[in-house]
Amino acid sequence: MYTKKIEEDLDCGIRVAAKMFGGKWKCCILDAINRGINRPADIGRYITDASARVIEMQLAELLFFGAIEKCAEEGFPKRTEYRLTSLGESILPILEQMDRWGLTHSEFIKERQRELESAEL
Amino acid sequence: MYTKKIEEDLDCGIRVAAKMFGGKWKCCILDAINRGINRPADIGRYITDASARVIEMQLAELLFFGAIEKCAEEGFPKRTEYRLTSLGESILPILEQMDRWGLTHSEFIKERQRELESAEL
DNA sequence: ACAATAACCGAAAAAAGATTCGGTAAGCAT
DNA sequence: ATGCTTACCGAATCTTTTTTCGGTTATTGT
Repeated sequence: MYTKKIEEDLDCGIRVAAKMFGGKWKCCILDAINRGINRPADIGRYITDASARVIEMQLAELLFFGAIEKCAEEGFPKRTEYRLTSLGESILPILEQMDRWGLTHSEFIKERQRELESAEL
Repeated sequence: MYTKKIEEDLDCGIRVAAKMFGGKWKCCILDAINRGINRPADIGRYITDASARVIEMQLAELLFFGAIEKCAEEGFPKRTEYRLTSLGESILPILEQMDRWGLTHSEFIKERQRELESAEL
């Protein structure tokens, strides 16, 4: 896992939260696991826009920081399952709230985005 | 304002929310304005870790996407004040929730972070 | 005249983050 | 034996974001 050159201020709660679930796909991964999609390959099929590699990396971080836990059976075909820890579950209400806010205002934001894109051509 | 090469999916609420207040300092800026610190130079003095430039840029984005509004008096010394719109105010509860989550778990996350850093030396 | 300040912008450079690609190991089916 | 899948990792590359730096404009205080 990459170490930053510029130190991060973990006394700010928002920064701590961003560290845990701020990656591009971490929210989606937490959502997928919450829905019972808990094997890496299945998560990859669920989140089609993300590469397998980034899912692996973000799973590793979520695991390291304790949002999910890993249940790997040795043997074959190497069944690995991830599930939310109680810490991971405590994030879900925030994700729901963010998702609700975003869906409520998505049309407005999309409209502004279109304006931006047409201005920059 | 930079235009992305990889298209972003604004049908996902979380992605929309991240677009609005996902930047490194946007949450802090919204918090500052909410506390009545509403002139660029004052925000810069309040958020000492951020460069003046990034505050300008993120103010411009927050303005463009309608979270804040600008009240500039021409004349001098060019008094510009930003204040939250109702859209901007609607973000505050989410910021509070994230901040609370982060502060609740900051010791745990910091401890994991320390472990990571000592392992990587 | 000259320094100081406020707001703001462009562009280069650095840092952080995501993606692509090629590889490992292990077992199953053909 | 060959190809398939699952899980995972390293490294190069590309994209995105942030920072740094050097400007502009206009006004006030000395």
